[in-house]
Order: sequence, then structure tokens, then C-alpha cells
Amino acid sequence: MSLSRRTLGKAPTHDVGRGIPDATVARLPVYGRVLRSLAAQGTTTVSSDCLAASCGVSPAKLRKDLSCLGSYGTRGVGYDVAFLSAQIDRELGLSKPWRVVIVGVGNLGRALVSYRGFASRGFEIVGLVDAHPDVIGTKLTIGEELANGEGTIYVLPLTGLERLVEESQPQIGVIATPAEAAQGVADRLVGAGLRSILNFAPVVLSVPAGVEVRKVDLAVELQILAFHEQRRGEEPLPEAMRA
Amino acid sequence: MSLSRRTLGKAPTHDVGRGIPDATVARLPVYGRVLRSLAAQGTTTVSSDCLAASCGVSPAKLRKDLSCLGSYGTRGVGYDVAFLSAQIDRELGLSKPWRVVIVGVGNLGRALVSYRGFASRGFEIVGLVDAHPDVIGTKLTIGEELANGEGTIYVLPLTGLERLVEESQPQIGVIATPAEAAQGVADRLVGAGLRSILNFAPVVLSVPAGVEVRKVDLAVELQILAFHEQRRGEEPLPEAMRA
DNA sequence: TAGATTGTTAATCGATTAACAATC
DNA sequence: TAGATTGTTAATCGATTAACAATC
Repeated sequence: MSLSRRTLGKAPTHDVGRGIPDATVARLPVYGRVLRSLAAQGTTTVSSDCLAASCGVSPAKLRKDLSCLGSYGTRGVGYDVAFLSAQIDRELGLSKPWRVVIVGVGNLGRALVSYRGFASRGFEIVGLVDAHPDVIGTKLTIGEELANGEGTIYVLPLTGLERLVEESQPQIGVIATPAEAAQGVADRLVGAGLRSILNFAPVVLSVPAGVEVRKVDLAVELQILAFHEQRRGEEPLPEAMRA
Repeated sequence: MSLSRRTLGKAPTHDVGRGIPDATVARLPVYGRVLRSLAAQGTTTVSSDCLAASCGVSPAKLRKDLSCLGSYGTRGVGYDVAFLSAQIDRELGLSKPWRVVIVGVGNLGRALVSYRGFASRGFEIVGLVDAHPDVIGTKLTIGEELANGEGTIYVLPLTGLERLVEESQPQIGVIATPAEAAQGVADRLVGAGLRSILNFAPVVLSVPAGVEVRKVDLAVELQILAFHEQRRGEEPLPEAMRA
């Protein structure tokens, strides 16, 4: 019972296409990553039960999420790993590359530059910018330090941000500066025409409507963990012990 | 109309205490941070409208969230900044320090070690562990590199993880290793007794029930941005232009 | 008292879940 | 056909919102 190309892809039916729920969009990248790792180990077909387990979600949720993209599974069989993976990439907009500029090249910025998942998912770092004289002019290697001819990139001065944006036309800006500098950088990114910002600085950015900011906040994550850790220490009156 | 200590803190009334919604817990650290910055600039009282604007949420949501902690505002006046800040910290479990071990001291691990928000929120880094001979034995400065006598810490070999956990009793483990190593590290952290894990590696960790894993995933955030950026490019038929 | 602002309610909205008919 | 597994439905749950009575 193999899945032929002809059989696959019943294509979006109902209202599909527009209006994929936010919660679903947030999970698609995880499904995509797991599917790629399945493909890498030679798996060609996978059931929702199996895929869901690998992704850490319930089978029902997985199927509901996937049904937003279209009817790409085969009843009684499962999903074609490569095909489904491609559909998710298409839906997420990963068919064409996205250009990214990173502002702030401290330890965090360097961690981002060396992160392999960047290029492998079609994100191209087109610029690095920093305010600190010590790092301006420094050359960094994009991706892992394999030094096998991969790209390298020079750190430009913060003052050249607007020019860089104009010349390289990034669609996404990453802010990896100290908190104090973040709002100013955001203003300049927006002023230069960017509409998508990923913010690692621990501040609430204020941006005009139409600009999307996503925030990654270490301190917030730690505090949420602390909250639950605390609760775990308080409440464990196992049902059995209650009067 | 100042807020006297006597007037403040109607204390939890209804079902409060247990069962603060997850969505609320996730926002409390943001409220806390903004309140601290307000306090730092001398503000003593703030209304829900004003605080909500600074936090990037609606006033209704803010008041609903705060009402989970108790009735700590004053009608017609607002909230006492210092008092509310303290209540949030208490609720989040930040009154006592939490000990953290960081596994993986690449660029990302170093970024975490140098992050000031760690110590300032009561998180104490009690151990750094890595598998790479080049970094084992290295000395890192915790917090900003002010070199004014703050703590420094040596990187221990990965093999010493269990012993470190036993001796220093961290409650929280941070995984900042490459993807390949993450599951193995998680298993060992759980085996050593940790129940709270913050995972920066791009893998879905599998852990026993009772262990909480939070995941910070750069690639996921970027892909969500790409999705919306793509949609923005497709859909902008301003209502006015539709037939 | 009059003005301001909270705390709470009830309505709405979106996300999750379980179950099962459709169908390979 | 019989077994397996999807896609979809309907029920439940949790989160958001707007409005306003309570009250400083």
C-alpha cells in the first residue's frame, strides 16, 4: 500500500487557506522538523498516532492541525513523510528564502549566527550590525564552524543599518541588543521598512500597527518554570492522603 | 490620595491562590519587569490603563490577570507599584532564590551566563557543564563583564553532571547543547532528580510525567514570522479596493 | 459629592478533545 | 472483505473582551 503521487494531495477543500489558527501555525514548524528527521532516517510513511507522539502532541490535535492545510493523508495508511513535509514548508512560506538582518553581535548574536537551523530552513543572514567598536569589522562564519567554504560576514556599524536594509532588502530583523538599545533599534528597523521583528531584548517594544513583533524572553521562561516548581513543592498531597 | 500600607492588600478572596490560568502566569513576569522599571524611575502609583499600555496588553486583561492574585488595587486610584511588584514576585515564587545548572557552554550558553536578568531575578547559576575539552576548565564571569568582584564559575566536564547536581542541588536545568546531545542530557538531569527543564535545543524532549519542559526555539519563532510576512504580501487587498 | 478606577460579571471567541463515519 | 487510519463533527474547555456596579 504505497502512496503514489497521483493519489496524494486532495488539496484544500473547505475554508482552508486563509485563517489557519495561530495555535496551529505555531506547531507547524515542529511537525516540519520531526518529518524531516523521519525522512532522514528513511521513513516514508507515518500515521498521526506515531507522528503525534514524536511531536509531543495528541493525535487528535495533529490531525486537526494538518486538516487546515488540506487532505494530505490517506485513510487506512497515514501520511507520506516527504509530501507532507513539503506541504508544511509551502504553507509556512519556506519555499522561497527570507533575508534576515541581526542587530547586536554579543554572545547571543553570535549564537544566532552560528545556528545551523537558520540556513537549513531557508533564512539567509544578509547583515550583522553592532554599535561596539570592538566587534565592528569582525568577520563571523555563518552556520557551524566547519570552515568548508561556507559564508562569512562582516559586522557593520549600527550607523549603517538603514543603508544595509536598503541594499540587501531583509524582510526580518532580529534584535539581540541590550534592553536599553532595543526600542531605538526597533524604531529604525520599522523606519527602514521592516515589518517583522524577532526581539530577544527584555523589553516590551512599541511598534506601529501592521508590524509584527515576536519576543523570546529567557527571564519569562525561567520565571514560569519557577512558578510551577514552587507549586510542585507546595501541593503534593497525593489524593490518597486527603482526609 | 496616597496608598498607605494599611489600606493595601485585600488578600486573596474567592478561589484565588490555586489555579492561576497558564495564560496569566505567562504574563506575570512581564508585568513584574515593567513595574520594576516604573519603580526605578520614581513612579509610585499606576492605573491599569497605563500599566497595560506599557505591557502591551489590554486594560481588561491586565485587571483580570491581577485579580487572580488578590485585590491589590485601590478603586479610583490604581495600584501601588512597589507593593504590586512584590505580590507578583511572591506569586511567581521569586521570594527565595532558585538554583540553575546550565549544560552546554557554546555561544548560547555563554550568552545565558552573561545575562544580567538571571541574577537580578533571583536565579543563581550553580553549575556550568560541557563535553568539549576546549571549554572544560574555562572560567566565566556571571552577569555583565563588570569585573567588579561578581561571581565567576568554572566549566565542569559533562561527566560530572550527576555529582554537581547532588552537591549543589539545582532545581532548574538549562539545556544549551546541540540537538544531538539534548535528549541524553535531559535523561541525566531527570535521573539526577531535576523536575524543571528549559530546553534551547531544537528537539522535542521526551520526559516522564511530572517533569516540566519549556522550550525556546529560534527556528520556530522565525518560521512563524515568515508565515505572517508571507500572508502580508498576499492578502493586502485593502477593503476599499474590493469590488 | 463628583470623578476616577478597580474587580467582577456575562458574552464571545478560539482551542482542545473525543468519538466516529468515511474510506483506503 | 476486514483492519487501519484519516478528516470532521460536536462537546468541552479555557481565554479574551466589554461593560458596569462597587468604591475609593
